[in-house]
Amino acid sequence: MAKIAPVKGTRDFYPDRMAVRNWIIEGWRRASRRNGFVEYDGPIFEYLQLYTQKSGEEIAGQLFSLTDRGGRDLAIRPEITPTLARMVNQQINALARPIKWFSVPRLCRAERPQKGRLREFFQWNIDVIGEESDIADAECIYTAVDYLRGTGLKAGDIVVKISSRSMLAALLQRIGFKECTWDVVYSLLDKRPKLPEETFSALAAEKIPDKELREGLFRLIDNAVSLEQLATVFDEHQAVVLKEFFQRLETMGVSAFCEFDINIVRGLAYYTGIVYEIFDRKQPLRALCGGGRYDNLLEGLGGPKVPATGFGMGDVVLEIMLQERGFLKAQTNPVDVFVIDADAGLFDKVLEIASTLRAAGFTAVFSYKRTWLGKQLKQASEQNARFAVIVGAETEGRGEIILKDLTAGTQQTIQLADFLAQTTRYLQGTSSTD
RNA sequence: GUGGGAGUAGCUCAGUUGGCUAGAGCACCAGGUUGUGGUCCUGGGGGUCGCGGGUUCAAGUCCCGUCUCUCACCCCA
Repeated sequence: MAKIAPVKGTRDFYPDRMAVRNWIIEGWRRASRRNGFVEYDGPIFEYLQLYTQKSGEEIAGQLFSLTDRGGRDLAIRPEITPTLARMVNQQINALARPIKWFSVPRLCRAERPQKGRLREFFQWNIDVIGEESDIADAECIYTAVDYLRGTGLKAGDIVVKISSRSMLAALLQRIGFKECTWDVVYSLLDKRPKLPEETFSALAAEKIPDKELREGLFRLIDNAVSLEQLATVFDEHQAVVLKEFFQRLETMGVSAFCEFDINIVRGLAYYTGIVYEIFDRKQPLRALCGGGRYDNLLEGLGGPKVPATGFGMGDVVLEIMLQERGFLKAQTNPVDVFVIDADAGLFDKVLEIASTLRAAGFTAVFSYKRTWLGKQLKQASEQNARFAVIVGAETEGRGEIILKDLTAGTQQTIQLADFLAQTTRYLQGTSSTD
């Protein structure tokens, strides 16, 4: 029989890697909840049209799509925002605002895998729907930093690069760009940090044939190193608005993580206001997180015009980043007590004790093989058990057991009845897993 | 879709100008050990050398093809 390989771009989560995945996702959930977001989820596949309607037909080539037995064109979700928009649109008049929702969907994209990008991954999404103030944008950025800071990453490790499409649009209009050319400029600027100076100039000349316009754009970029300069040199109101946004981030205590960068525009057409991406300051990895305001998306999917903002953060780049810095703290489910029979005929006692401990919420295990004491203790060590309970002929007659602390190496002989009546006291410091 | 790199044990890899029955470390299993674990010692299982063809007395090694993985480009929700 031929062995079947795992599908390209997928991962097998053996217990140690599953522990990492759970640790990351639990961290996302905790950060979401303490910032006031509630969890939702949707189906893992949708009508193909939900994606093509938003992003155009060419997106279909990057989706895993299928036709079901009823002839319906479906696709495995490559992102959850369309699902979110669909769900919100469906109940828009019944949902109290602001809608602060989060999700950790499993997503699939039929792209070629490379470092930091796979065909199946998890992505933390948080969104605020129904609030047009940039307080909502600030809160999303704060929540992202809140999580990342909690993993141990410092302001010297990561940076949230922030810009504003509404500001950029105002500036482009001011220097003479017609609205229909903005998308071209957006995608051009998006490429600028990734290309060498000369290549970028050549590309710019191709995309913007008008020399005067092009030089105007370069002057703008050169002056865009700081918001102060934009506010003074161009006297742009939107720059002042963005400055106030940064002021808000400072009040929230995350400004050390945040920088203005006019090159951040995001690839997608639907962003309308604040846009941002989070990067590793030291490694040229792809973005760890990207988001922004999308005030027209719900309307574009057949709903009413409702303002919205949010971000997505993938698990793949995040894990690489945390791994490199030694910040991954995941561990498999720890064993509280390993119950051992030191003499023949006492296994029933082991089963009784383990069952009682389990009923009390502790993780209790025992050896499947009736073997000598040393062997069982070795097994207890291998499983990183914190305590061993030893039932032996010597003490069993007096109703006693030996409780051994495997970390300290100490042990005490105690009454079994006492132990079972006061497990929490005897096993203090051990996490109950209920 | 385009280009580079790599495929030898579960993992990381060694394998000389082609030359005996293909190796190491880690991991796994067992023993050392009939009342005390982590260290240590001994032994064991596990390989179609990615696959197919060719050259040769002889191929893990050389040649051709092919598949897979990986890194980068394109794209990036």
